[in-house]
Amino acid sequence: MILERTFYNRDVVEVSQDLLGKRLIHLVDGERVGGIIIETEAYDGEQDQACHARKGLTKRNAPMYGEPGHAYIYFTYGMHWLLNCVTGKTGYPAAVLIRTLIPTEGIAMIAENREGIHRKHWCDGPAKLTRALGIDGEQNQADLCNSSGEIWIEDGITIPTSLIHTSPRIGIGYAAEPWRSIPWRFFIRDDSISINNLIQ
DNA sequence: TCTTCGATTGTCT
DNA sequence: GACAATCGAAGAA
Repeated sequence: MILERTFYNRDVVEVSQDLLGKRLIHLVDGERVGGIIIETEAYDGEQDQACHARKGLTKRNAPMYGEPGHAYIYFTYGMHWLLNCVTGKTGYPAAVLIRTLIPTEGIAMIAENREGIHRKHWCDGPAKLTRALGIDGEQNQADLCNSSGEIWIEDGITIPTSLIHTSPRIGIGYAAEPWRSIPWRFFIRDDSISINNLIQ
């Protein structure tokens, strides 16, 4: 079941937590490539000093101001693509950064895209997973709620609340408080045996 | 036009 | 733990 737009049209922090355990799928030549999301971060509006929208609407962050349920994919450090899901009502800039997932489908293609890298590190970073799944600027602004699209998020596994951890967001040391320390990173320890059992 | 720097990663010490 | 890679967006001039 592909997540509907109503799922995304909510507070970004709630969506960020609820995306844990969901399944991200990229259709490549008709083949499903993806996995279970186990780490996310929430970026909430122009007041959030760690959010790309902190200085208002720009050409790059425009997708964040658009309709919820679309992809916001941007290029950074001259080489990395990062995937976000736009949330909240149209016109309000908020999005969830997908940071880590456990590969479950299209393993052969992922292995090829991450050749030479140990399996444990195929998708354990926001730029690593886009590389692994073959996601780049081509999918920017794609509608994640379109059943005939090439990228979407669907139901996955149920995550016990007790397994969800939080921390400040990564790589935003430039942001002023309270934004730098607010615990809007949500994750499940990938060494959790429980999780591996749930996937099988 | 010029300068700065990043929601990172991989490699080397 | 430190740091280079690599380039386009954003802001200043």
